[in-house]
Amino acid sequence: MIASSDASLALQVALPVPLPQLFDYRAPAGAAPGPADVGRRVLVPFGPRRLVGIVAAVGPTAAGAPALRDAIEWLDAAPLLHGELDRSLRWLARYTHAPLGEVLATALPATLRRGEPLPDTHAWAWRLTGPGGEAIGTLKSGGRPRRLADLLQTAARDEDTLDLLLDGWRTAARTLAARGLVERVAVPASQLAPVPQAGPAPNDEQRAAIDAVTTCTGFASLLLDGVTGSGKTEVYLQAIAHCLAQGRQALVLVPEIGLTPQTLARFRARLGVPVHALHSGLADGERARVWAAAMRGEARVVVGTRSAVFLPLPQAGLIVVDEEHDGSYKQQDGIRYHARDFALVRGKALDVPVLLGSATPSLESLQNAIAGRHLHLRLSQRAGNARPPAVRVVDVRKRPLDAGLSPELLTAIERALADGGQVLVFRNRRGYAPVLLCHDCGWSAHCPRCSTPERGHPMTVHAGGRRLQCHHCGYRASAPPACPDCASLGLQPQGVGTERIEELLAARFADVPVLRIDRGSTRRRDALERLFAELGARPGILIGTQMLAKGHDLANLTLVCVVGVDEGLFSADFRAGEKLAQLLIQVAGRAGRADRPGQVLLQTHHPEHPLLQTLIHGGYHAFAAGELEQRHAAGFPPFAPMALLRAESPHADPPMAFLHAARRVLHATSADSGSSMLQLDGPVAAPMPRRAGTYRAQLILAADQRPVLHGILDAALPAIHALPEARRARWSLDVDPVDLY
DNA sequence: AGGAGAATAGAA
DNA sequence: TCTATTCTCCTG
Repeated sequence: MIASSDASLALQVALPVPLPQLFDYRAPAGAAPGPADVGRRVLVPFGPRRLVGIVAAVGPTAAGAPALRDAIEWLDAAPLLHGELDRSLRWLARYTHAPLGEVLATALPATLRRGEPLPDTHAWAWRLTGPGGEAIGTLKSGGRPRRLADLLQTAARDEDTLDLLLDGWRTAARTLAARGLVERVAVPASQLAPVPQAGPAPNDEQRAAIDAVTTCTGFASLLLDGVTGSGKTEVYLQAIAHCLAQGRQALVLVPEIGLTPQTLARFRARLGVPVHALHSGLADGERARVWAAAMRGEARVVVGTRSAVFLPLPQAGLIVVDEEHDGSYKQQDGIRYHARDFALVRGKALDVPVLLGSATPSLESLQNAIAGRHLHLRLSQRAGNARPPAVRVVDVRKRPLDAGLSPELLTAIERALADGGQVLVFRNRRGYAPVLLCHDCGWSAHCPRCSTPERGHPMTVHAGGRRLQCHHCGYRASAPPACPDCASLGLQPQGVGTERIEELLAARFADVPVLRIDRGSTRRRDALERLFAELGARPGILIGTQMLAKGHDLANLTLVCVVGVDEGLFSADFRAGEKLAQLLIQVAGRAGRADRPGQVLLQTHHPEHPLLQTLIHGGYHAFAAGELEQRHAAGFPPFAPMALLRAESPHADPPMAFLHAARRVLHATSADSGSSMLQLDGPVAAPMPRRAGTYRAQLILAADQRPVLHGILDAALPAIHALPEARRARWSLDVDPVDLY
C-alpha cells in the first residue's frame, strides 16, 4: 500500500495550453493541499514560462510522471470556480474535446486569466465628516457645495444617486473634500434602480407564454416562437420580473448587434433592479467586475453577448436566449462552443428554465420542439395594432436595372416617400460593386492572398471605383487606372453593392436623407443609434446589409426592398437555405411595425425558386418543415451529429497530408469499435482554399448517434495528436460546426 | 501555445 | 564563416 500523507498530494492543474492533460505540482509553501483548493488559481512554472492555472483536482501523482515542481503562489484565497459552473465547464471540455485548461481560459475574463485579483464590486458613496457637519451653515446657501452638503446631511449618498440629484456635484465634492468637510467611502454595490414601470398588458398568447415560464419549478427548455413584432421581449421582461420576485438572478443572452443602449434602457426601466451589461465593447476591468458581481450575487440581471453564458450564477432563476437562431452565438475560433447550447446545459445543471426566443427558430431548435425536448410556445399575432407586411415578388428578368434596381422598385420607393414613410433597401453586399472587370479582355481584380493561387477571390470595388478591398482578409489596394493584362481603359465595376445603390438613390431622391448602414459606414456601436435618432420619423431611405436586418424598431418604416438575394439561392452549404430564409423573414419584419401597414418587395431573377415560393406562400414554418425533411433524408444536422476537422498552413500540402492521416486513424478506430456508423467526407480543400495566405482543408465526420461520434473522437484524438503530420499544420476540431468553410 | 536549442540557408 | 530564419522538441 502506498503511504498517502498529505505531503504526497499534488495539485493537478489545468493550464491554458493545447495539451489534453493536467499538470501536477507541489502546493506553494504553506498549508498542505486539500479538496478545498480545487477551483483556486495558482501561478506555476511551466518550462521557462510562468502560467496561471486552475486546480482541477488534488490527488496522488500518476505513476511515471516527471518530478514535481513547486507552484509559485496562490492567486485566490477561495476557489474562483466551483459548483455548477465548474461542472458545466468540465462537461464543455469533454463535449468539445478540448483541454480543460483552454476551456477555463475561454470562460474567465481576461484579467482573471492573467492572474489579477478578483475586482471589487463596491460602489462609492460620499458623506459629511465631523467638521463638515459643523461647517455646513457657513457654506453659501444656494451654491452647489451647500446643496451637496444638505443632501449628505441626512445620509451618505452613492454616486449614482448624486448623479440624479445634483448636476455638477463632483466639482463641489472635490472642493469640500479638499477642505476636509466630506469624504468618499466604499459601500456595497449600488442598489440604485429606477422605479419599475408597468408594461403593456400582455395579449392571450403572451400571457400563456409568461405563465408557461413562471410555472416551471426546475429545468425546462421553452422555445418562444413568435413572429417579428409579436412582443417576445415583453414575455422575457415579465418572466424576469417573476424570477426577480423569487429572489433569483436572470441571465439574458442577446446577439452581438442586439445589445444596444435601447435594449438596456428598456430592461432597466422595467425591472427595478440594476441591469448589468456584458459585451465585447467593455474594458477588461469592467468585464471582470460584472463577472465578480454575478459571482457574489450582486448582479441580479445580466444582459450579455455570447461570452456571458460563462457567468457564475449562484442564485440563478432563469436564462433567456434572444434570437436563438443567430449565428453570433457560435464561437468560430479557439473553443468553438455554441452559447445557446451551453445555456441549455447550464439551465439543466442549475435546474432553472431556459427560454429560447426567435421569429425564425433554428432548425435544431424546431426539431427539438417537435421531438418534445422543448415546450413550443407560439406568438402568432403582432402586438398592438400592427399587421404583418404584404410581400410581393418583383420579377426582374429582362427588365432594365439602374444600380440593380428595377423601375417598379423605384416607383414604389417614390410613392412610399410621398406618403411620408421610410424605406429600407436591403442588399447583402457592401462596397460599390462586387467585381472590377475589364470590358475588353475579361480580366478581373482578384485578391493576391485568398483562394487558389491561379484564381484569386474577387476584390470588391469601394469608394466609387477608386479602391479595391478583399472582404475575406481585409487586403486593400487602389484600383488600377488601366487593365494590367491588356492596358485597356475599359475597366468597369460589375454588379451592385450598397455604395452604388446609395449613389443612385441619393441623386434620385435628393430631397430626403439617404443613409447607408453597413460595416464600412457604421463601425461603432452607438453610431447606428445616432443615425436612427437623427433620422427620426422623417421620410428617408436606409440602405444596408444584414446589420439592418435585426432588432431595430423603426415605427415609420413602410417599405422594405430586398435586392439581389439570388446568389444565396444557389449556395453549396447545406445551411445556406436556412440562413437566407431567416434573413428574409427578419428583414421583412422591419416593415410596418406600428400602425402603418408595411410592404415588402422582393426583387429576383428567380421568382419561381422553391425557397422563395414556400416562404411567401407558407411562411417560415412551411419552409422549415420542408427543409427538415430534406436534412433528414440527407443525414444532415439536426438529424445526424456532425464534427469538422480543420487544418491550415502557410504551405499547400500539410493540411491535406494531416487530414488524410487523421482520416486513416478515424477509420481504424471506427472499425475497431465495431461500429461502421461513422461517415467520413473528405478531406477536401475548404470552399475558400486559401485565405489571407494560408491554405485550408477540412474533413467532415458524421454519425447517426451522438455517443458514437464522441466515442470515436475520444478514442482517436490521442493518436491524431501524436501524428507527425499534426505538427506541420495547425488543426482544430469543431463539434457541431455551423459554417463549413 | 510559446520558448529554446538545433538545423539549415543566404551574405561577406 | 557568421548571422537569420525555420524546424523540432518539450512543457509536471
